[in-house]
Amino acid sequence: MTPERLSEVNQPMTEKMIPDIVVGRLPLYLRSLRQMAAEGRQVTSSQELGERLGISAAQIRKDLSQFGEFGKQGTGYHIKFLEEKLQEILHVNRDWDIAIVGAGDIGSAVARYKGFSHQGFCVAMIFDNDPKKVGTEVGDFIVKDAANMVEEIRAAGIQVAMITVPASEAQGVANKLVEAGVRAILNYAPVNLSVPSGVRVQYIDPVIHLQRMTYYLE
Amino acid sequence: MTPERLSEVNQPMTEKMIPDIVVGRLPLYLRSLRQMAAEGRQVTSSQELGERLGISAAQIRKDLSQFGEFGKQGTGYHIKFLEEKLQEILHVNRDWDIAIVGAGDIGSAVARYKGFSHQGFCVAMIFDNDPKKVGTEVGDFIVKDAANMVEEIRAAGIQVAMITVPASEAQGVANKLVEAGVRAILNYAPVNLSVPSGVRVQYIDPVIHLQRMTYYLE
DNA sequence: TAGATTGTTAATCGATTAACAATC
DNA sequence: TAGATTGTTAATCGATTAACAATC
Repeated sequence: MTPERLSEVNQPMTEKMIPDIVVGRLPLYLRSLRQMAAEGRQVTSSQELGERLGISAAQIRKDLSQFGEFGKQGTGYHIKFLEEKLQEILHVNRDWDIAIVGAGDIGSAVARYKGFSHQGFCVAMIFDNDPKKVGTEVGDFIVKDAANMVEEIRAAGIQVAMITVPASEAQGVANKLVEAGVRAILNYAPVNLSVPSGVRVQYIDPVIHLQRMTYYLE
Repeated sequence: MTPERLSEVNQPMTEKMIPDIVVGRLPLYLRSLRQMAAEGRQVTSSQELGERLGISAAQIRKDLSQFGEFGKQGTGYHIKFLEEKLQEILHVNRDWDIAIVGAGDIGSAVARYKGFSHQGFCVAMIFDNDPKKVGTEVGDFIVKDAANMVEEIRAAGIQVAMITVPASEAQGVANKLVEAGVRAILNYAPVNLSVPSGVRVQYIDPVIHLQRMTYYLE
């Protein structure tokens, strides 16, 4: 084994593997910190944050400690500072352009949604394959023809997309998005998508959420 | 201790406590079974179901075994039969009326969504507090005045609601819904809600889902 | 200083997986 | 029968919690 090879092997892993379940809680911490900042607060504690979110203080400290030391003993966490650190960790200290595919009710509502700004996202374009919709206005956008989707998304370097088409078309759209270089898909269609490893998918399906609750009703 | 009291204590728990994480997977199983049925399939296995969902076959069998024995050795599961059983377990072998609060873009899109029927849900009414919206049409509904929300929801016996108002108003709406007898809330507003125990809340916030994915992007 | 709260370790708890007898 | 797949048990794995020294 050459010295070079050896040193490669001995190199510490560039990033410690963080459990997905921990990553999943960080956006909730970030959102609560934003709310506190909006209330004019300067400092918080793992206990207070935990109470707001229904999460134990120990878990919050453990989660944060995976990424560094952000607090002060006896004092807690400086809200603005922790907010910035979480933004860096989640890579939302920049804006990600988003392509929306499907200009129906849901797609249009999301395209007009004001909640993305200052959260790391910016809707950049919306597509549909219905000739009656292509060219029409949706919020600040003109609906583009889905036929040119792959080239346009690739040319714009867009890596984040939302699928708001009927279930039957969702997998086909996902395939095109992957082809176009998209690596994160938020899927509003009620189907599981199959994508290559390296591409992330998250699902929003109100029926699934509702059925999780009716189990507890009579 | 009286005999009555004793027998109460000795009574077996009417229902074995099922972990919430297991309940959360059942709607996914149900959705996949529906898709298979729509493809004309009769029978499936824990292995096939697992492959579709990215869940291990062992876990699916374990989850289902919490509720009974629904399969046959050597054969697998009869799709229609298991579908019906899951519907019973999740209490979606009936339709739950839903009240939507907030007739903005998201609320209107959800009110027009066709995906609830035959899944256990039926949108019954939509409210807003904006005089310009009250009385207007949204899908098949006339927007009702939020001022009468508590009485109308209570009178209709509605137990399931969706919140699609701005974040600043969501907690206030939640309080009213609880007052009206609602026990399951799907919240589209980007805030954590505080509700009495016995009331279930699920959250849909695209920003949270997106931030869970950007962590893995560069 | 006294009080508060962090970051971290070890203990606990719970969820997932592997394996296999039962049996269709 | 031989092959397949269930339901279930025990083993493994991972996540949460409790506790506390460090220290602001």
